Amino acid sequence: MAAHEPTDRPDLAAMVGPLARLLMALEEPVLERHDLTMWAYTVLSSLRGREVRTQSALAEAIGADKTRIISVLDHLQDDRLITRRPDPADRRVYLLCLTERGERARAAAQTEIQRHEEELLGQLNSADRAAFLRALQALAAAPFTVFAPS
Amino acid sequence: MAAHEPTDRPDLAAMVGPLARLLMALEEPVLERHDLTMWAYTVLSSLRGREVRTQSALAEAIGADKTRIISVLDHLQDDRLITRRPDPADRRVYLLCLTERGERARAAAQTEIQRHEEELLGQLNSADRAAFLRALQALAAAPFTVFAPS
DNA sequence: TATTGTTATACTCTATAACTATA
DNA sequence: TATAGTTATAGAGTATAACAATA
Repeated sequence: MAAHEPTDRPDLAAMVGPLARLLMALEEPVLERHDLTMWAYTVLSSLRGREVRTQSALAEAIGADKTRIISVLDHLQDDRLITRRPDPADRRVYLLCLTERGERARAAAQTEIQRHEEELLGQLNSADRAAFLRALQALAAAPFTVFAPS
Repeated sequence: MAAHEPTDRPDLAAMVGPLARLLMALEEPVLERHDLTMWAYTVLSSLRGREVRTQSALAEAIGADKTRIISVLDHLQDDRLITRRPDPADRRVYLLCLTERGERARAAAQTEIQRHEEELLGQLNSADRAAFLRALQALAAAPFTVFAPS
């Protein structure tokens, strides 16, 4: 049977890992100019267009520990980029929301980031580019579908 | 002009990053069964079919600090998976080579890793799959072409 | 003087455990 | 008793600086 023969390609991780590092290296100087850390930008992106009900839920959504984002939220709140409103129905939880100022900051950073990314994607012909983005969106969703926590 | 309008897609980093983490999480248990660390496997993969002349060159090739791989090489040598032969022409440098045993270990781990990866790629239709791999190989090479150190 | 490999050290990032306040 | 948020601490991973040997 020919199934599961070793294929003749580099491991996915050997390609995706370095690519991820490159993308982060491209983001870093942009975010620095916008006074945002990587985690802060990730939080802003995750809050785009929706309210999140607990910090734990937000942490899980972005693949972080709940203790790790606390100081991030503190700073974002100090900078008036997000609001942390206590839930009247359960005073243990915070309702997390982007401010208008926060959405502007997020959008400004994203525009610049995607400009760099477009430069990278420019290497690809338009068919491969479309297929790449389509495949990436499917695979990036995998952690939460294929390998959902039991 | 319509150039550089904000596109309507998630940031590449927001998709590639989590995907990289997923792939590493898939590799981890496999490598553990084969008594390999992630860095050890990366070294074996980098030495596949070629001799590398210095540890610094190897470190750079895999995006690691030269001090970081020393203990990795120590263990690989202890396990007889690689050889570190002093270069007769320059006694400061080590010639790094996979042993047969090392190549077998690498191949065995890779077969299993790619089996898991194939499962993931199974979500894609064959055209997208081919385009995805093609695009990934082009973009993963970018760090060393587009953004070469000056 | 520059480079290879090495060691020791310091630093950053992250996870763990323990606490409070609410439910 | 369980959960949300917080804090403090410990651990892993990583980079920096200094060293010996060789060129």
